Formats: sequence, structure tokens, C-alpha cells
Amino acid sequence: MKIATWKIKSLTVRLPQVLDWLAANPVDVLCLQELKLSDDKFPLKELEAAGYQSAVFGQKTYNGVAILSRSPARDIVKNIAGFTDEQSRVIAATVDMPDGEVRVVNGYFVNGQSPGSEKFEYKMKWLNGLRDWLREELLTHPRLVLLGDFNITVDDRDTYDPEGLRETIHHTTEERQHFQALIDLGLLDAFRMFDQPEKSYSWWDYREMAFRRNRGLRIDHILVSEALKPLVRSCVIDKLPRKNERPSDHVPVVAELATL
DNA sequence: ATGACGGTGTGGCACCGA
Repeated sequence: MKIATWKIKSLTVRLPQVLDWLAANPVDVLCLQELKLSDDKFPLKELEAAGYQSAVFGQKTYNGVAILSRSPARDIVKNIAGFTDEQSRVIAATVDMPDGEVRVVNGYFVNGQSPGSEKFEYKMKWLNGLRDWLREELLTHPRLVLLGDFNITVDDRDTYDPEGLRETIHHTTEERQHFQALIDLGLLDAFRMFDQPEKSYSWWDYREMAFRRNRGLRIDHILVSEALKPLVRSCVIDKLPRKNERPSDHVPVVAELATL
């Protein structure tokens, strides 16, 4: 089973890129973030023609998340239970695999703007809510994958300028403590289970030729629960779509789970 | 550097992202 996350930043603009990518990378599950469209504008039919069903939690202009899957997704939950949120940032669903089900939690984590801002406070509260909800979710769904745009670098390896960006947004101690709290629930960063190229990133700014200079951040993550850990075969970042015309500034991250 | 780039919605720009 292959499962992927891609922050697409307008599915309206980049649906052709998604279809091209799926044709070349026929994953079982693709989690998208920042659809930037309402449910009624979601391209259900086009994706169905490509072999994918969609669980959608859209929003006009901002946010919006979806889980695309080859087999039907069930028990769909939108946003964080117990946390009131006007923004469409989380969708969860159960996907059946040959050897058992997997709970997929797709999140577009709050950006946070800058430490001390109101948006940063929202990010901290949101992360608290996510952790509390996932603690319960793991009890009923021990085989769980949490993936998406976390908007957090885990450590200095995940940033092109660890010194210059110390304690700035995506790099603060507080954000990393929240990431660790998720790990402490019994989740593992699939990417770091394997040897990886140095300076591996999942996002590069559109400006200043950041991609060409590899000035990026690794902020898109795939976390797997303890029960799934023995099944993880690989986790890679696919930088190729960043070379597309009109690319997203994020690229897909793909994990492979063994099927017993 | 209150910048840069790109998408959206509005309306002749502002807002947001990371």
C-alpha cells in the first residue's frame, strides 16, 4: 500500500498536475491540502475517471482537504472532534487494505504567521486539540497514519538555515514540543526511519529561486502508529512536481506499507 | 526589507501563505 500527501494549493489550477502525478504514481491513497474550493466545485468525476474516490472537506478560497483512495473510504470525520474550528483543515477516514484497515488522518496544520501573533496562538490551541483527539482516535484505530502539511520543522536537518531561522515560525521550540507530543502518542516520523539524502525538503518559496538554490523546509510529514511501524518499507519526497509549470510550492511525500 | 511569488476575490488592489 502506498500513501501520499501533497499540499496542492488550488486544486482548480493544479488538477491536471494531480492527474498526471497519479498516472505516474498510482498510489492507493493521496491526501491533498489547500484545495481552495468548496465541495460543489470539487472535481469528483475527473478523479473517479482516474480510478479514485474522494472524501472531501472543502472551503472557499482558503484551506480545504481531501482523501483520494482507490478503495472506498468510510467513517469520514471532518475537523478535530472537540475543537471548534471555522476552517476546513482535517479530514479522517478508514481505508480497507488486504490485511486490515488503516485509519488515515489528513491535516493542513495552522501556519501560525509568527511567534506571539494571534495566529500563532490559534496554532498552539489547534495542536492541543489535535493531540487530545488523536489520543482517543488511536484507542479505536491502532493502525493509524497522520499525514499532511504540519507547518513544523522537526529539527535542524529540516531547514536550509538552522541558525538564521532559529525560533522563527516553523522552527520554534514550542512548535517542536507540539510535534514531540504527537510522537509521544506513539507515532513515528516515517521519513526518518530510513537513510535520507542531506538537505531533503518538501517546500521551497516561490521567490528568490529558492528551489534552484535548495533553500527549503521539510514541513510535510507522514507519521505512522506503532502498530504500522513494522510494515513501513520506504518514505520518500518526490521533488519532480516542483519543476512543473505553475507548480505548488510543496511536493508529494510518499510512504509504502507492506501488505502481508 | 513592511520586499520577493502565486492564487483568490475584488475591483483598479488587498490578503494570505511559509
